[in-house]
Amino acid sequence: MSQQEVSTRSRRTSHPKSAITRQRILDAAARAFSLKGYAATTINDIAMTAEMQGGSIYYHFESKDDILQEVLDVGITRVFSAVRLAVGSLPASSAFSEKLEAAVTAHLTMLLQQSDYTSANIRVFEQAPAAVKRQNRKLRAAYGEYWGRLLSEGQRAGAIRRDVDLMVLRLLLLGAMNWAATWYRPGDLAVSELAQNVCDIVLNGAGLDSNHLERSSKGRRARS
Amino acid sequence: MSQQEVSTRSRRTSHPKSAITRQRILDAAARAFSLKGYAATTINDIAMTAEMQGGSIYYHFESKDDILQEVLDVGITRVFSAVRLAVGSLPASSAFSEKLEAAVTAHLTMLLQQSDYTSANIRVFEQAPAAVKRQNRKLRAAYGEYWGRLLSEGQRAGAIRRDVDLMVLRLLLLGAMNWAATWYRPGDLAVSELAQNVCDIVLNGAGLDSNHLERSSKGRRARS
DNA sequence: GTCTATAGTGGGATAGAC
DNA sequence: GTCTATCCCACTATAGAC
Repeated sequence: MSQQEVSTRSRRTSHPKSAITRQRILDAAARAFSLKGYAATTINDIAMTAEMQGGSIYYHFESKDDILQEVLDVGITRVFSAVRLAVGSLPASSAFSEKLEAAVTAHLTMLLQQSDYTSANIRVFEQAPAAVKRQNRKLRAAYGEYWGRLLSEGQRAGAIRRDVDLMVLRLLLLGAMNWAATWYRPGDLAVSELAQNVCDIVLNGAGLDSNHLERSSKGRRARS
Repeated sequence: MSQQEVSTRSRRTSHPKSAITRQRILDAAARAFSLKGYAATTINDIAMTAEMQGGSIYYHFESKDDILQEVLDVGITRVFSAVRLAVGSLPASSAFSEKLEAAVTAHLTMLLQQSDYTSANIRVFEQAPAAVKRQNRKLRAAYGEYWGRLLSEGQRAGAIRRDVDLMVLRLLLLGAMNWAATWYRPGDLAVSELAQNVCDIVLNGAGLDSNHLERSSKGRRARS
């Protein structure tokens, strides 16, 4: 199913000329939010990068919150599309491990090197006003559900142990990835390598095989 | 070794009476920062919770940044102490998996339910002014190195595969845990259960044992 | 040590010329 | 559609009484 771009759902996109300027503003905002956080970014910061005066912004957007809303929404839309595309491009018969690696690589690529919108989303979502968060949360939920289905398929296909809580697995995986926005600096390590490492650890574990034997013993020996 | 509390290293702790008020202010600030973020928290918010007027804060602290600095620093000091204590309380001969679970449980406990300081740290560190971050980063580095040593010991003891990149493992683990500050709500799932799940996945992997066979084959079969 | 009052400022948003 | 000028408010921080 062709997912329609969220794109410009604003009040005033009639004129094609202003659409370009709008984009410049959003690009500038996404970058600035991602680098400095929401509150620390001023309208004038955005305007300067977009090569205009502060007041001019308000021809295109109603408020700073409005800009934030759109940046955050595009941020999720972009990762979501990239991940769906990466996974969808694989042969349907592919092993789960390959699908997972494709998804993880796509997510990390958008977050860490391709999309200021996505990294802005991950970095400033928590700082956003309640109303803005509320709307963005819908997109986040849909994206989260996509991951849920991916993992669930993997489990049904026998690639994930039946006793693993998929909710926890998903949050652990997305958490590990998203936190990379905090520490990753290009040059440390290629994104694709990071993705491989993450998938390896999550699927195979960092421990030796012998550890597996202990795992189903729920009742730990009481500390005497 | 008894690690001395960082406690009050401020200019004006001579009088025992004001030390209590200072604490009230810090507690209020930690909670507010953790809930609303740094910029969105006003001096008056803090003052109200601490049951005083905004202006009075400045008898105890030089600036808002000053309060933030102390909150952030205490935040790391607290998790660090808790984790060190939890691991240190185990018999030295304990299995690595037990040490890991103790450490993970302690970290998550402080972050998710015991310390507003720790959760404030994780949530607002990125929003802090450069100077504040710079100082706090020293504590974070020491804490990170502690985890590095813990994992490194585990690897030397044979509990972690030799081909696992410990740097990545550490960041994945701390990332997964810290991100929980974003989604965890008490009642969803007990912290200790979450900790067990995380350790299980990270050590044993979410996949089936058969996956292990594939893992050292770097050259994936080319998709035909 | 805490209060009230206020100085000072930064920055979001609007008005109106061009 | 962009500019300049400015309004206006929120908030940090200070001053001085008590």
